[in-house]
Amino acid sequence: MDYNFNEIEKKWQAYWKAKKTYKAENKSDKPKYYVLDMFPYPSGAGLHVGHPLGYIASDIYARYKRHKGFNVLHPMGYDAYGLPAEQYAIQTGQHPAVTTEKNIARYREQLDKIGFSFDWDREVRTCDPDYYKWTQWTFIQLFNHWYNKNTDKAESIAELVKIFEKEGNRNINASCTETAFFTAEEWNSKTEKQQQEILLNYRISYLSDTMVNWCPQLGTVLANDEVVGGLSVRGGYAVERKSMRQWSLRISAYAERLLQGLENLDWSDSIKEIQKNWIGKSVGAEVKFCLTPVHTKSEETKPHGYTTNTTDWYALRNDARKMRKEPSEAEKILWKSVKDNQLGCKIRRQQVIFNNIADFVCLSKKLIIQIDESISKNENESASVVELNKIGFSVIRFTNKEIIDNIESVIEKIKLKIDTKILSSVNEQGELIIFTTRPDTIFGVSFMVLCPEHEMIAQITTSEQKQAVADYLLWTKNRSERERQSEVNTVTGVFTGAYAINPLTNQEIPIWISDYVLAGYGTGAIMAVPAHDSRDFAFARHFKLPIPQVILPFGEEAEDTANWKESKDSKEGICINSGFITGMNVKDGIKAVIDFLEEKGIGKRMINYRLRDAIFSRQRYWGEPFPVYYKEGMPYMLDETELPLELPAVDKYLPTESGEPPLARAENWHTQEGYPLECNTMPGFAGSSAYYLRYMDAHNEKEIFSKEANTYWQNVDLYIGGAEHATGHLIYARFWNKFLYDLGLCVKDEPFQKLINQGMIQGRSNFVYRIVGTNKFVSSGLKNEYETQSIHVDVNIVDNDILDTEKFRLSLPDYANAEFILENGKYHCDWSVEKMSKSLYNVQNPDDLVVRYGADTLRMYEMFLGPLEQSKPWDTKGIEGVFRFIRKFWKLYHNEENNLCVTDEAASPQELKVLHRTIKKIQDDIERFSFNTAVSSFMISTNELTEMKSHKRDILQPLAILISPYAPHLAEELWQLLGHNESISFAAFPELNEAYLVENTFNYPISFNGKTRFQMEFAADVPIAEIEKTVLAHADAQKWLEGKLPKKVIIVPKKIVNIVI
RNA sequence: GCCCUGGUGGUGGAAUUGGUAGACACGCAGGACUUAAAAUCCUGUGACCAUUGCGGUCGUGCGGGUUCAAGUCCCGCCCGGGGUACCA
Repeated sequence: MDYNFNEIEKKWQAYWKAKKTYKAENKSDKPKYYVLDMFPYPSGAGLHVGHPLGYIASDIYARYKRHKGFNVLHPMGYDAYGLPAEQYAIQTGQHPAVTTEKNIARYREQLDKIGFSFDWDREVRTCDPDYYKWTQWTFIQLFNHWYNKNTDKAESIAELVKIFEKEGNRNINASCTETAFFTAEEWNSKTEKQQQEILLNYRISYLSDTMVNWCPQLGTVLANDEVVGGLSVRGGYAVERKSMRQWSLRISAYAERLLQGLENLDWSDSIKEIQKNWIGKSVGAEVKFCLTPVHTKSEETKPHGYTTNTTDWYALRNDARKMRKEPSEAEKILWKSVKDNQLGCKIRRQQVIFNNIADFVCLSKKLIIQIDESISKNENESASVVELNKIGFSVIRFTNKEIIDNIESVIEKIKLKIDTKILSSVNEQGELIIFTTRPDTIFGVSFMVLCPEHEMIAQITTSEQKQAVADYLLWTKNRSERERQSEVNTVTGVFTGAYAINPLTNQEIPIWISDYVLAGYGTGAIMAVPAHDSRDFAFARHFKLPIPQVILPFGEEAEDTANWKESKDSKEGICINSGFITGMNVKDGIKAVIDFLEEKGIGKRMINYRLRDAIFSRQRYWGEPFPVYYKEGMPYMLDETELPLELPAVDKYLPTESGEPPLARAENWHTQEGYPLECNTMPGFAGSSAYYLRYMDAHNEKEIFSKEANTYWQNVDLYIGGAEHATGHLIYARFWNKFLYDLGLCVKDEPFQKLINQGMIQGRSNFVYRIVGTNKFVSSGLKNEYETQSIHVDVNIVDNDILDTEKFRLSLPDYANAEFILENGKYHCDWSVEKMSKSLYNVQNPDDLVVRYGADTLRMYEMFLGPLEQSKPWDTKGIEGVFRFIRKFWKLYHNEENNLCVTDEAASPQELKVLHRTIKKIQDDIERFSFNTAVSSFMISTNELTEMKSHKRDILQPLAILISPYAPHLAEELWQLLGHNESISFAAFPELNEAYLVENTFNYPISFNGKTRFQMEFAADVPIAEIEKTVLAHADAQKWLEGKLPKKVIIVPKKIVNIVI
C-alpha cells in the first residue's frame, strides 16, 4: 500500500508515549494555555462515536496552540463513580471498582488509538482515594465556612463563633437557614449540641430535612429524572415524597455571583440563558396585606398574656398543677431536652390554653406539643385543634414511644417547626406577606391565594368554610407531585372565608387557597391580578371572581374583560384605574408603588431566586464517603490527617433491611473513639466539581494543588463538552470554584473562560419492509404495493442504503429463509435520523473505522461532518472522500514508487499563493472553531498543488505543520521523512505573508438590478470612473440596457458592479 | 406556554462585514484503464424551459417589508431540535 497508516500510526503513538511528548510542565517561559474536555464516565459499552467529536476538536486546538508557542495543558481522566457500575454490582456481586477498572482500560485503549495529545501523567480518577481525599477535604472546608452577605464571600465558622460569643447573631448578615435571634449570653449558655445545631443553619454544607423521591421497594432515593409518572424508571415501583435528613450545599448563597459571573464568560448564549433561567432571579417587592378586623376580633377582647378565659382557668388550673408534679416518663424525657430555653425559646409544660391543657407550649411561637398514646389520622382535624388554630396556635403531636425511643428526632422536628414558624408570612399583627414582581398591578388585585401548606390557613379560615378547606387540604395532600404537574390546566381551590385589605385601595379582598401557588417560592402567598396573569385569570374565570384591567398595552383601547379569552400579561403599557399611578408606564408604576410601600412601611424591594440548595447525599455505595461522624446526633468532621476516608467493603451493594444506605453494612464503620460514620455517599457532581484544578497539580500529596501551579495555569481557557451539563456540572463547578476562590485557594473566580458545546451525534437508521404475515421483504420503492411493516435493520449490513441480503439472512435465525422482492436486482432501504442507540441498530463503532481508514482519517472526517456545535447524523458514507484526500496529500510528497520526491527548487508565486492562502484560512478557521471548513480548504489546496505537480520543500514543509493538528501521525511521518529528528508537535506555525496574496486584478460580477449577468476583469488599481465607462461600453452591457440610460451605477471596489435601469 | 437554536440540491454542508447562492465532499450518471473487480483518473450533476449554439426563467421553510443589492437586516407565521415549566 502507498500510504501505510497502520504502521505509521502505531509507530508515532509509541513514540509519543515513550518520549512523553505531551507532558506539560508547571513552569515555563512560554504563555500558558489550558484545554480541557469533560472527562468521560467509563461505561461498559466503550467509547461512543460522539465522544471523540469533542476530544478531536480540543486536541486540534491544543496542538495548534503548541505550534503557536504556548505551553499547553491538555489532560484527561475519568468520572469513575456512577450508577451503571453500582447497578452491575448489585446484579452480579462484582465490586464496582473492578468493573470500573476494566472499563477504564478499554477507554484508554480506544483513546490511544485516535492519537490524542493528552498529558497522561496527570490522569485523575474520581474513585481513586488519592483523588477523593481532596473531594472530602473540600467538603470539610464547606462545612467550616458560612456565607457573609456583607462581604459577599465565604468566611470561617470559627470566626463566626467568636462573634456569637461576643454579640450574638443580631448583626450577622448571612445566607443561612432562618434562625431566631440570640444574644451573646444566650449563646454562651447553650450546650455544645445546641450550638452545633445552630451552626448548621450557617454552614455552607449542612444537614437538613429535604423532600426527596423515596422508593420503598428499591430502598433508595431517586433523582427527578429517575421517576416517570410517579413510578421508578427501573422496576416501575411507586415513588413517594418523603422528608429525609440529608446533606445540602448552600449554592443559593452564590446565586447573584453565579448570575453576574456569566457576563464575562465566552459561552454560547443558549447555555448562559439556561443558567440564567435556572438561577431565576426575580426583582420585585414584598407587600404586607392586613387581615380584616372581623377575624381578629375575638383575640382583641382578651387581655394580653392570658391564654384562656377566667372560667376555664379556674376549672383547669388544679389539674394542670397536678400533672406538672406527676409527669409521665415521656414527658420527663421531653422536658429535660426543652427546658431552660434549650431550643432558643421558652417552653412551658401543662399550660391551660383555651379550654384545654396543653402538654407543652411555646407561647412566643404559638406552638403546642401534645403527647399521646397513639396518633389517629383525624386528630389534626379535631374540633379542639381547629379552635386552637383559629387563635394562631399550631399543634405538633408525638407518641410516648417516639419520645422514649428517639428523642433526637423528636427534638429535630420541634426545632424545625419553631424555625419555620418564623418563616411564616403571618406576623404578629395579623398580616399576610406576599411577593410580587409587578407591584404596579396592585390596583388590579381581586383576590389573594395561599399555598395549601401555608401556616396561616388554620388561623384565618372561618367556621363556615372549615369543612371545605379541610377537604381541599386533604385532597391536595394525597395528590402526587406528578398529578399536580400534569394537571396544570385544571383549576382547583377553595375560599377560606377570610379577607385581606389592599393597602393601596383599602378594599377587602377574599383569600383563597390553591395548589397553583407553591410553598417553596417567595412567601407561599400571592396577590392575584387576573387581568394580567394567565394563572390568576384561569382561576378567576373558574370561580367567577372579578377581573379588573389595570394595564393598557400601548396602542390598545380599554375593553370589558368579560370578553377576554385570556389575560394580557402586559409587560409594557400604561397604568389605568390605578389611583396615583394612573397614566404612568409600567416601569415608572413599579418604582412609584415600591417607593410608596417603603415610605409607609408596608412593603420593600425584594429579590427572589429560583435556585435551590443542592442536595448532596445519595443512599448509594459507589461514591465518595463523607468525612463525617456523629456525636450525640450532631455531625462532626474527621481530622484532615485521617483523610482519605476510604470506601469500606460491604457484603452486598444494597440498602440494609431497615432501609439504611449500603455503607451501614460495613463492619467497623465508626471512628476509633466509636462514633458512627456517615452512611450516605456523595453524588456524581462531587468529584467533577474541581477536577480541572486538580489536573494543575495532580499528584500533590500535601495540598489539593499548589499555589504556584494555580497561579501559573489560572483557569481553563477552552472547555469542550456536551450542553446536557448546563444545569448540573457547569453550575456546581462554578459554585465550587467561587468557594475555593473565597478561601484564597484559587486565583480566578470563574473556572471555564471559554466553553464550546459540541453537538450531539445522532444515528442514521435503516429500515426494511416485511410483508405482513410473511417472511418476504420488499424493497423501499415497491412497498406501497403491499401491506408492510417497517423494521430497523443493522446499519452495518447496509451499504449506501442497499441491503446486503446474504448478511441479512445470517443476522437472525428468523431471517434465514427470508425472501426478497428487489428493484433492479437491489434491495433499497429507507433511512431516518434518530438518536444513536443499540435498540435502533444504528450504532457505529469508532474502532472499526480506525482499523479500516486510520485515526487521521477518522479525526478529519469527524471534523468534516459539519459545524462542531451543531447536532448531526453520523453517517460513514463520506469517510471515503476524506480517506482519498489523505492519500492524495501523501502523494504530494511521494512519487509513483512511494519514495519521497520533495525537491529544493524555489517555489513559484502561484505555489506560494496557495500556501499562504491556506495558512491564512487554516489559522482563521481554527481560531473560530470552524474545523469543517478547514478540512475543506486542505482539500482545495491539495487539489491545486496536485494539479501544479508541486513537490517543493518550501511549500510542503510548512504544509505538514499546518495539517499536523488534524492528522498528527501523517504529519510526524512526513516531518521525519523531510529530515527532522524532533517531533513536529512543537514546530513553529508557518508565518503568514500577506504579500503573496495580493491580487493585481479583480474579476467583477456585472449585475443589472441586482442580477449578475456576466463578468469583467479589471486591474486592482483602476479608478471607479474608468470601470463604469468600460462596463457601460461593453457589448453585453448594451444588450441588457436595451438602449436605455442607466439610472445609477454602483461600484464597490473589489466586490461588485451593479447597474440600475 | 415561555426561553434558546436551527430550516440552503438526492445527502453532509459552504457563503466570516448585506455584494457572483450551492465551495468542498458524498451519492448518482457516463467514460478511460482492466479478462473482471478493487483502486485510480476524466466529464456531468439545484429545478424547469431551450438544447444547433447563444442561452433564459425560477430558486436558501412560508407571507410581507427595508435596500441599488437580502440565505444574511426588520415584521408576521409554519416546522424540527434542545432547555424549562403553575417560580407570582
